[in-house]
Amino acid sequence: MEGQTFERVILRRKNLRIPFPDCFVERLTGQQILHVNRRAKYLLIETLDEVLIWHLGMSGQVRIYKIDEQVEPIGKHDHVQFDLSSGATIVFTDPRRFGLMDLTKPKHLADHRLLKDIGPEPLGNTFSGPILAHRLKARRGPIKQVIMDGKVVAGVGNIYASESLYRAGISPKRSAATVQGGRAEKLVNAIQSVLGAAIEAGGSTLKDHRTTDGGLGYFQFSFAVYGRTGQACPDCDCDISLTKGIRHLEQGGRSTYYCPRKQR
DNA sequence: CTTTGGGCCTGGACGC
DNA sequence: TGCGTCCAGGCCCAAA
Repeated sequence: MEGQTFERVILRRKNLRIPFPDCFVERLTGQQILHVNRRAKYLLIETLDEVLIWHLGMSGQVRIYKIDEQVEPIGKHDHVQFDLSSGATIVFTDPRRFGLMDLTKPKHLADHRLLKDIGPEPLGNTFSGPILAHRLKARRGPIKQVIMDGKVVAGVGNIYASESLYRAGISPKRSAATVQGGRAEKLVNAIQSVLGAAIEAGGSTLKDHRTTDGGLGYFQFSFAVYGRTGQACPDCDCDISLTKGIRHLEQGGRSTYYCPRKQR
């Protein structure tokens, strides 16, 4: 995408999760793409004068049509289209509209309200056991909810929170402040290995997961605990008659799955 | 400052 | 078959 210009920008509605900014089309049209980056779950498309901040939400799909490739008829949930100078077309489809797009000036990017308080990238070199431990020290809430707080660490959503705690052997109910030392170290390793495996597998959440060329996603990433209430935990030969296997509970209105025997 | 709960939104699963 | 109801997700934001 780098080097290409937004030749035409088509908006088919005025908002997704939040309204599109005023003059969205005008501000982007004619801008040349300099860099494409990611921060937390935000895709950042930087041009000379603007940065497009783009979140796919949970049901958002990006479809990239190559030069001369036939663009499919406009669907009900096709909300935005970008025609690039190369002849490629990008279509953003988002049935649930939990996605969002915003624009900011490059020099204001770091101060943008959606980005300014985001914690360290879990796969970057600013994330480690001691750093996580420090961030958890004053937090009384359950560790599951606290690691889903983007200010603590970026981009650990509901499913990967459960999976990470499982790998780390930490109970989701444990007070976050008590996740220190070796436990924090273990949790960092778990988050990194879970995210790494999920990325390698090409994502894992929705069943209609798609690649940008429209192909079906492939889900090699299988959940150890998520959605597996009552099943035996794959790691410890859980005696289901004693532990009832994987358990489900609700924390902050979100589902949590864990093995009470392996996770303490 | 932290924590909690509401809100956004649709499709799919479910029961009648 | 066609309704109504519930649930799932990310994550911001107002209120406590």
